[in-house]
Amino acid sequence: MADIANAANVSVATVSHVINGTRPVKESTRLRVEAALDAAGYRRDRLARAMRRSTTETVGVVVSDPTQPVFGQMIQGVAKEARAAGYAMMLASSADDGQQELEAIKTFKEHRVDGIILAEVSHDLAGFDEMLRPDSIPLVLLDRLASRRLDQVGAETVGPMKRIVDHLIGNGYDDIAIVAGDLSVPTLQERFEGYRQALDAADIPLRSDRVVDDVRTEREVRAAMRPILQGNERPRALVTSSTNITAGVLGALHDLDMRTPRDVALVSFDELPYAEHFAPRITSVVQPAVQMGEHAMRLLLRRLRNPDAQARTIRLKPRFVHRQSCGCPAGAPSPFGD
Amino acid sequence: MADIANAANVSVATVSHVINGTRPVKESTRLRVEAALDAAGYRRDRLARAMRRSTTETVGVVVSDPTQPVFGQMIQGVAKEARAAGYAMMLASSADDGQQELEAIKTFKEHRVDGIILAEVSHDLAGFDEMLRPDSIPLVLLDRLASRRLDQVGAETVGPMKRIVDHLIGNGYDDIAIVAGDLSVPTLQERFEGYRQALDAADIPLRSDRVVDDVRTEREVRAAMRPILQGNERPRALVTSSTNITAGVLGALHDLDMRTPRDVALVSFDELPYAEHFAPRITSVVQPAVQMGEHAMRLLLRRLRNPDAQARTIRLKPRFVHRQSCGCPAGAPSPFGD
DNA sequence: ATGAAAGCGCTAACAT
DNA sequence: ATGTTAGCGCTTTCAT
Repeated sequence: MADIANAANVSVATVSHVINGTRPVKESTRLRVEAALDAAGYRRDRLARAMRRSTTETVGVVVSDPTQPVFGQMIQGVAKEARAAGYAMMLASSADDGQQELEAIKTFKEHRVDGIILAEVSHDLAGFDEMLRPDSIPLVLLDRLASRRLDQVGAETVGPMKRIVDHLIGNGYDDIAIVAGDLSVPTLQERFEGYRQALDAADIPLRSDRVVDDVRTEREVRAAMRPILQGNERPRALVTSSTNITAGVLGALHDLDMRTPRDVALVSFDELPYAEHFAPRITSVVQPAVQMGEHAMRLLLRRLRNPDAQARTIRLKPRFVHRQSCGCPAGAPSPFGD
Repeated sequence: MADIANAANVSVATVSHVINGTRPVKESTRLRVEAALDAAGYRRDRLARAMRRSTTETVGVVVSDPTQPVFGQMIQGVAKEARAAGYAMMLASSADDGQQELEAIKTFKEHRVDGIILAEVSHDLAGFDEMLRPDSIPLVLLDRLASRRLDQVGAETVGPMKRIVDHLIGNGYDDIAIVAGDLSVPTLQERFEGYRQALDAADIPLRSDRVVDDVRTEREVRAAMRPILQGNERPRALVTSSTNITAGVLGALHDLDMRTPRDVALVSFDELPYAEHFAPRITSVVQPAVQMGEHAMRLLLRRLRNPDAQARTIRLKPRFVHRQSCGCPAGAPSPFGD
């Protein structure tokens, strides 16, 4: 920058002001400086700027597993809005491990990111409180939400889950099991809650042998489902609470040489990629993951501009995609009324 | 840091050296400094350090579409190795647009990343040469490779593609079409080359009406395939060059109410996620995307440590997953000899 | 309208 | 073994 100043016969201050438009500069000198800038192929140094301004225009994003399409979509959404606002994005993967998540946050802080988006907080919140202290960095939660007042964006869960169970009940199913996954995860807990409410509203008793919980991996789901699906006592319909769970159920069906909806109906919360093209064609609730990412970034920008804004929780509506696996007639009304 | 120095009755230099272990410090003072560090909850400022050291310990990664599982996997691999080496990762998405890609690179440079990984360079290389000037930043290409000498890691393409076509030929197919996509993309060109070589070796003439090229999107593939698949003149087998292409073909099959392998056999280069669980069960060549990401990061680290190292090109072997869509008997020998 | 200079938080060369 | 200090590249206050 000193070189530029020299070449244009001005001070570094003027060069800086030309670059940033931070104070009026006489047309002629501005042109001279711009020419020098061009000639030298000048590129600003964001580090040095950040040192002075103490804002890096960088956000940190931590996701639990970038391999899963839904996270890819969230990342995509964040990236898009970040770019639009001139922000760079740092990414870390936590492998759904609270320890790694905290470490990622610390690293981000060392790099002085302006804010952090946690796309799927580990639900084991040890050390989490510390991150939330007001003196701490702006934070937005994505997907897995906390109960306290925070900036966060997720998808509606209870209502949609209730409605797809309603949908099954309305189409004559009365023995519906839920493959709920790990109920200590808030999101999954909420989905279970929707299931419970639907049964409740229809006066169907909740049977504990129709709730498959405490299964965390696709493999565990697959193993757990086999005994449940064999024999005549099996449920007539299944709702699954996440992509991995659905995959596990499909594995079990395969193992038993069973078909959906012929042998058991199936509705999945979350969609498997390219679901359109494959059999079974699974009726699904689809989360608007890209938009969720966009909203998260916008929420963060808002907070950066106005640190004292009220914390906001955004819940986006998922889409209902009616396919064949629920075994309902094609003309059956959408449970989402759309 | 000045506060720490005060509290421990030493100079900032000593504090710095305790933190970095850059010079011997008397046990007792070290302990005193460490205590002060702890008490103050000191966190180093990587920006300031980067200013001095002129290395940020940050790498920039640009992918064309984080939404696609294969990129998620590469990102995962890079993230893992980066973390292990104490590097942070910046991510940008280029939407397969050369312009955006260049902009992402520029932004990364402004942030002074130590190196850049380009996970799928846009093949329109305008302005690309500029990025490659020796005075420029260390660069590693991922997936789409360049012909010149550069650090880059990809998967083998020609050989594996040749072998899966061999596999089809060996099992009695002699009319095999390739859905090759956009042949100006080097990777896709290579896959086509493998197809060509296989036909050549078997003395099967290459027919231009058996090469579907110049299709870029899933939708275009779907539309282009319909006329080809109708009627008795249709090919007996299809090889597809990428995930999106495979998806397009599946769409066309669906439109025509056709099945694979019953109506036409299919082998896909690249695998659709959760392919295990769905019908049709597509015989596929699977790229080790996570490892590719890991290797890319390691190559970059090597270059950073030794700027004068010879450029290295790494080609990883894909896996062959034999399923039903190729219509070959289950016991047919693996074309990859494994 | 422009310039001089301090300083952001560190590291490292040079002293002692 | 430890301390002093210049300076990384910029922004911005205070002068002129």
